[in-house]
Amino acid sequence: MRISEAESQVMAVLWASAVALPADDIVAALADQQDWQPATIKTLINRLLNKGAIDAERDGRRYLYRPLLSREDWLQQESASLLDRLFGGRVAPLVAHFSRHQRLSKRDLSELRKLIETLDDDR
Amino acid sequence: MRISEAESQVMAVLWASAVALPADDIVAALADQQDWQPATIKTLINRLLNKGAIDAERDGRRYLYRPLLSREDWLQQESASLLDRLFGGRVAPLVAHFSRHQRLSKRDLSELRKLIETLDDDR
DNA sequence: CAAGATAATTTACGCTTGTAATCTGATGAT
DNA sequence: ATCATCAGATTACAAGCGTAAATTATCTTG
Repeated sequence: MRISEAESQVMAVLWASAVALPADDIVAALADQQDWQPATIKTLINRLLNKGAIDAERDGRRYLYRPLLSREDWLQQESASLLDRLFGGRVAPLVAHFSRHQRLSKRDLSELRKLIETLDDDR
Repeated sequence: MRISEAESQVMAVLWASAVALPADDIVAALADQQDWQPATIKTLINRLLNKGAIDAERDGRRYLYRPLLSREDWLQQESASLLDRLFGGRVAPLVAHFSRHQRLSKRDLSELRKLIETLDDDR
């Protein structure tokens, strides 16, 4: 299931919410990020429904929307696709690339060091 | 400059070659990867020309094509975009994600350890 | 119950992409 | 000089996407 860039903004709102949301709340949540007409967001919601990425539950006159596709699964699809297409599926070259381009902060460095230690212990 | 998925296959052939290539060589190089008609590849070449991603130099009856956009720059655009959109621009969470999903091989692990040591020394 | 408000569904439209076929212009052979 | 060949340029066409307006269905209120 392929989610477009614009659609993913709508998913983001849903993922951030513990409960199912009405369209209005989605519109409100996106108001400061995106400069979209409410109609645009309705379109995106409908496309996501057709793709089966979200679910609608009737609530009186309106619907409450809830993600079916999990954020983690989506992250997984997107990032694995990039990893495979651009870095032969290997993480180290990816990190090396970011390192060459100054995208590795001190904070990243220390977190990575910690992560790697943990993994060492495990195996 | 945005390169589409199909277009990037053509770029890959050009990036892999030290010298500028005629369309026929690109077609030949893609023959086993992709099941594309030569006409399709001609279209992609033209779109890349229009986007300014490649350059054509006349050679008698035909042209020799050469990348203008470097592979490194393209990698940079693509991966920085993913990093920013999905991981708040931070590398450590990206790696943690791959780790959770078993995309970190032993080899990655040891390369990462080495890379991090090197960086420690530098700063 | 009729009218107005409101939420959802349908339709719209131009651009990009994947995938080609067709047309045109240059080159080589007769 | 003419014609066939072949590379490149133009055109095609459906699907997906960003962006939204128009239409329809559904409550609410008088």
